[in-house]
Parts: sequence; structure tokens; C-alpha cells
Amino acid sequence: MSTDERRPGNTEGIMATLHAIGGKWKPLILFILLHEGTKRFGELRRQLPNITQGMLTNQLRELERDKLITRKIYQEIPPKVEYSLTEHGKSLSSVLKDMCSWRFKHRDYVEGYEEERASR
Amino acid sequence: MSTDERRPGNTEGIMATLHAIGGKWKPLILFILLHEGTKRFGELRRQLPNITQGMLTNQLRELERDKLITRKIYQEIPPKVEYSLTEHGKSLSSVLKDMCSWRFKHRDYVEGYEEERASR
DNA sequence: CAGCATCCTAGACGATACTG
DNA sequence: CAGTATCGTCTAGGATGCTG
Repeated sequence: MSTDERRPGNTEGIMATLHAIGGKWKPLILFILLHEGTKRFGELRRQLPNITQGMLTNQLRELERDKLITRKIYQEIPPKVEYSLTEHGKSLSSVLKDMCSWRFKHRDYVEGYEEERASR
Repeated sequence: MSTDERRPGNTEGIMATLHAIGGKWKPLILFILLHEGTKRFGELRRQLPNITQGMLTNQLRELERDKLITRKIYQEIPPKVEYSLTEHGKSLSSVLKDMCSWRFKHRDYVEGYEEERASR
């Protein structure tokens, strides 16, 4: 392990990443865009059955602000807006995949999260 | 990209991972234990200057519940408790490192987080 | 030393109504 | 269709004081 990995800035990076992809909906949105490409607002809304318009707008604005997605507006009536991942956003793929496979590998060990979720 | 990666369970895995390592202090705690090995409660407390006892206890309990760390109690006066990573916890190393290097590679793109933090 | 119990606050999350 | 605007709730995070 290099000394470089020990500096505090490292944790800053982790926390910044958590901030960018964390939250209840962002992983889901990123996943859809990653696997299914460009999507319209309404399509995303339909694929996220329990999200409200407000939350979806909010999360999309944050992802856009963090340069993970781009927003393309078509000047039409009725309005049409498409969202897609930037290269920066696409580069998250491996991180997301790692998080997923880490969890998968060690499924046996973990019950707390499911129990917690089930009891709601 | 395999079809396996497209199933919803995948996102569940990501969210479970986020739940396990997310939050304000867990990445920090994991980082310390990962790089410096076994630590006493008080040592951790000293290395996390702004954490309260309550929060530290809380976070450690959650990490323990998720089987990322173990808690070893020495029956002495004064009390002594040591925390260290489990194998499950150690296996997070690559995920954490990836999150960090993702952030590092794309630093240019991102300013939002810093600005947000600076304005507090 | 390590920790629990209590109380409090800010921000995340969400329901609802309205609009270009 | 794709949003804003407003308001309410819930929980992560934190301050403080007490204890084996």
C-alpha cells in the first residue's frame, strides 16, 4: 500500500463520490441511463414507480450539476427533454459494478440491511 | 455487459453497499482501520477530531452489525476495547480505492461539492 | 475509558397543487 | 410533457450529561 493512499485527501475523494452517487434515487437513475442509454423525463418517471416529479427533477438537477448527466431540451410543443450520461458519468460504471459485486460476494455475512428494510 | 448486471437486484446491491459504508464517518473509520490496523476507542476518537462519543459509538455499532468490524473487549479496569476490520471489511479496500481514484481522475469536472462545502 | 440516554436541529425526502 | 412552488415529515447527525 502506497503512502499516497493514506493521505486525508483520499477520504475526501470517497466522500465526494458518495455525495455524487448517494441518495435514494441516484444509483437507480444512473443504472437506467447506463444500461439503457438516453431517456426522456417521462420514461425515467415510469421506470421509477415511486418517485415524485419533484424528486426526479431535483435528483436530475444534482446529477447535471455534478456533470454526470447532460440535459437536452427540444424546443417543441409538447416539450421534450432527454437525459444521458456524460463520459464522466459513464466512467462510474466500474465503481458501481464493484460496489455491486462486493455486496454479492459477501451476501452471506449481511442480514442487517434487509431486516431493517423489511420492518418498514 | 452481461444481462446479469441489468437485473434490479444489482441496484439493491449498490444501495446496500452505500448503506454500509455511507454516512459522514464510516469511510473515515474504515480508512483508519484499513491502513493502521486495530485501534482502541479512544485512539479512533482522537483521530476523528470532530466526532462526538455518541456518534462514534453509534457508527461502530452499525459497522459491527454489518460485520465490517469486530469488537474485542478486555475485562480490565479501566476498560479497554479494540476495533479491527473483519475479512469482509478488508475486502472493501478495492471498492474504497476505486471510489477514490474515480474522483481523482475526474477532478477537473467537479466543482459543485467543494463550493457547497466551502460555503458553510 | 468507553459508553448509554436524552433531547434537538438541519436537511433529505415526499405529497400536493399549479403552469408554460 | 416536463416541469415549478409550497409545505409537511422523518431521520441522520449532533450536543450534553450521566455511569460501570
